[in-house]
Amino acid sequence: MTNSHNMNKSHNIKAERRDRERLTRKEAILKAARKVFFAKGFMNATVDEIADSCGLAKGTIYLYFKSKEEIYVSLMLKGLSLLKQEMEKIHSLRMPSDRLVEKLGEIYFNFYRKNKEYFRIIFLSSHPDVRARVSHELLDASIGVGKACLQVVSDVIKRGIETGIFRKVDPWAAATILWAMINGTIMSHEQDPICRDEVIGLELEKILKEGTDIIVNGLKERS
Amino acid sequence: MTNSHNMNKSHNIKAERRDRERLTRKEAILKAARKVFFAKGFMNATVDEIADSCGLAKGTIYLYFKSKEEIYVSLMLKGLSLLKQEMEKIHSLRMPSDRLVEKLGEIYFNFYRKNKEYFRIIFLSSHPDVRARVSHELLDASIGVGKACLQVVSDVIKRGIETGIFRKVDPWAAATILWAMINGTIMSHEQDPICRDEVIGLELEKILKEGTDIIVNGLKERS
Amino acid sequence: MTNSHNMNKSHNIKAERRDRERLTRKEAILKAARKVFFAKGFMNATVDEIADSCGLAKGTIYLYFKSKEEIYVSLMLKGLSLLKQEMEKIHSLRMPSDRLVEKLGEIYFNFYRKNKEYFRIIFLSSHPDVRARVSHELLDASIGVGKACLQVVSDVIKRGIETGIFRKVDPWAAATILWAMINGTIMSHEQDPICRDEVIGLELEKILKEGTDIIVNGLKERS
Amino acid sequence: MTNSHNMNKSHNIKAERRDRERLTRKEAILKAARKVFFAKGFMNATVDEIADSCGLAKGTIYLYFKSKEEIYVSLMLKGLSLLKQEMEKIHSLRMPSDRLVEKLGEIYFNFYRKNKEYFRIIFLSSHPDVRARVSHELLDASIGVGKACLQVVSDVIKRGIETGIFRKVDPWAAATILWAMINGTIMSHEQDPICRDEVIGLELEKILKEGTDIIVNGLKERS
DNA sequence: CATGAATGAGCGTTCATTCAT
DNA sequence: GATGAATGAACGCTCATTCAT
Repeated sequence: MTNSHNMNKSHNIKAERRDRERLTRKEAILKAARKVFFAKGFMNATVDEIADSCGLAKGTIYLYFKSKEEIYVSLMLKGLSLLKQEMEKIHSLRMPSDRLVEKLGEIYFNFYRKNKEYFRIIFLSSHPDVRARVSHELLDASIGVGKACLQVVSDVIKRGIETGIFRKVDPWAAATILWAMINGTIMSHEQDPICRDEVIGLELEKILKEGTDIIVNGLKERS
Repeated sequence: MTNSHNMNKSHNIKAERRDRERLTRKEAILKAARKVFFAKGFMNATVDEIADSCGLAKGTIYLYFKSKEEIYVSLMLKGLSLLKQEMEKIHSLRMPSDRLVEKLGEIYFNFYRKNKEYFRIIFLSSHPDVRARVSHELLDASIGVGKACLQVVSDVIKRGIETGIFRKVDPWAAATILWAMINGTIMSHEQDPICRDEVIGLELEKILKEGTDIIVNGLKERS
Repeated sequence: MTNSHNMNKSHNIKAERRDRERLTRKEAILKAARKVFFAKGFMNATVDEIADSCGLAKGTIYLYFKSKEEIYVSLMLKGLSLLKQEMEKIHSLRMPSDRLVEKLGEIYFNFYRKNKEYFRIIFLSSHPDVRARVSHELLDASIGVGKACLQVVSDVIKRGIETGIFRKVDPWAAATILWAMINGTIMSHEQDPICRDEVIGLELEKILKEGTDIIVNGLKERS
Repeated sequence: MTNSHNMNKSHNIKAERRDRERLTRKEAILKAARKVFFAKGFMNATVDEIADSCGLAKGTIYLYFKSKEEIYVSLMLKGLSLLKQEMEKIHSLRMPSDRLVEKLGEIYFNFYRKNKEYFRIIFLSSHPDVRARVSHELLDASIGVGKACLQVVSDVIKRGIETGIFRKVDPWAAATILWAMINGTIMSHEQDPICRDEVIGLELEKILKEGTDIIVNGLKERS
């Protein structure tokens, strides 16, 4: 065993460790950022607060993220990735497609309930002012994950068409519509949940169930 | 005829005129604000620019609006009121309810096409960061108009249920769902229209038509 | 006399007053800036300190000057303008040209003695890093005044050539050389006055006198 | 032969080698710094860039230099030493003193042409802001080299006085003046070379020649 | 009512320097 | 000796809002 071999080895170990620590640190920052952004909103949150919240100096934050916006979108990316993961579990289920679509709605709702913080972030991070200050890689990544989510929905619908459960609609269009309905419903609920519940007298879950039901029904062939 | 009578009279006239002028001025500011907000977005627009754009001093703006956010939400209110007006035209149409729902979708889409500026405003102004800095009256007013729009949809669906065209669903829930689908679709299109068109290969109008169709279909009784 | 006439009049008065106050305020800022810049140097001075030093808020400073650099160069411009003024007094003197050149040296030295603060500023403000952040107008103005100073020297030398006191040299080149000698001498003295006086055993005034004398002598025709 | 003897010996060898390596490393840093400082200027250059540019870690730089300013002044010292070396070649020339003075001007100009990078550094590093952050030893060293340069000029002039070519002036003062003229001319040319050439219509070399000529002429006895 | 100069807290960001490894 | 992650004070600058005129 030569010296250089030793050094390479130790270098690899070091590099590995460094990378691991870097990732851990990034995670820690994102965790703190999530808390701050949710408590204060994007506009009112400050990088100072995020730094304080994870016990780091402000300058350190900028070693890991280029800007406040980049933190925000990274957070969205993480949230969306989690959602994607949850959604992809659908592939392992053996059910008729109409049940699967309903299941997707349930997955989305459960995810929303457990990760409410992410939602406001997901909605605002598509704002041009935010996107303008984010690197292309990050932007592309976030678009990619968004597409992947829609793909899951689209696949389920496609399968439904193939098995004759659904009419011959464009699966992408139908997926977009279902996705839009769910997003729109949650968003409108986020805007004014008290008012919604008061006026409508229905909670979000029931409305989403109803909405999924209507769309599933609407996708079926009139007999 | 007493002096005070005269004064009262003149006071009334004056007060009326003052109110009228106040309203005109507010309109002028909103017109300028719309231009500036649309060109620059909410975050990058400055009150200075709005003031310049309508030939007033910055301080004067604050005589008519409490804050930048209040201007923004007022603008949304105006947009939403216009939409409400358009939607209420549905009442004068004599068609079966399923056609009416489709018509509502068309009205919405046409309004969107002619008033794209308002939409971005409508979407952002529902963000908590913005709403937090707006007076209750204005907030209530905007919620009121929102409700009125939804009411129109709800009425149409209700009538559809009564005439046996639609299943016995909760009309408010169904209205919310339709509304959410349309809003969500437009919003996702606004976020990344190029990507959407590329990936999905369908333009907004077709998707909205398809979406309305699916929901209308879904509202109907399985036979 | 019409109403509009009155308004025009009052507008003029207002505008005049505003302009006058604006100028006064600018002067006040420059006065404070001079003190701060001299005490701390350009690099270590902060706009905050300048603001404190003249009892204004930091933001106010930026209403009058675009940047720290612009303040600095404005200060230089003022200093150079004062010097120009002093130098132009030479025109009213009736003396032979060789005496006038010596007189110019004296004027420069006296100005330096009374306005030492300006000199460091004049020297550093020609640094590219500083100039890069200054508006073209200001830069042009400062170049213009610099040229005007040199013009005075050049005129005196030209006259000396015409009256046969000096050889037929290029007056601009000679002026540049005289100017460079004086500037270079003062600058080297500024760098390390103690060392200079110790090592050389001569004070600045004597050296400048000697320098002017040598150059005047050198401009004369060998006989 | 004792063990301690061995150790001393090896210690000496080690120490020598260490010193040699230390010097080499310092040189490498200065080489990289020169490139960075010239490309970006003192203010905009960062220690990070210097470190990257010579393949060292930022912290390592601080093992060799106390501060960014110390690097800068070390660089100036190196430049000035080169100039000194060039100037001292004058001693081996057999020419009348007036020719020698002209020769010194030529040497200076040629050095400037080949080492423009150093000049900006030399000029800025004489600024109090920079000098304030530099150790006494380094400052003294730089003053020493500066003095040595001036000594060469002074010697030449002294010899000219002794041989009757020049008048009985103070040789140090005359040297300072010549030096100042050359420095001042180059500096003013560096500041705004385009403007200079346009306005004056003469290039630097001609002006420097003329300047040296005037001063040489001025040092001579009127006959 | 209208003005616009002044405010000043707060912003995102930088980078020379330190220090644990 | 070498590293480079972490620091954190300080930076220049912005702009919604106020208030004396």
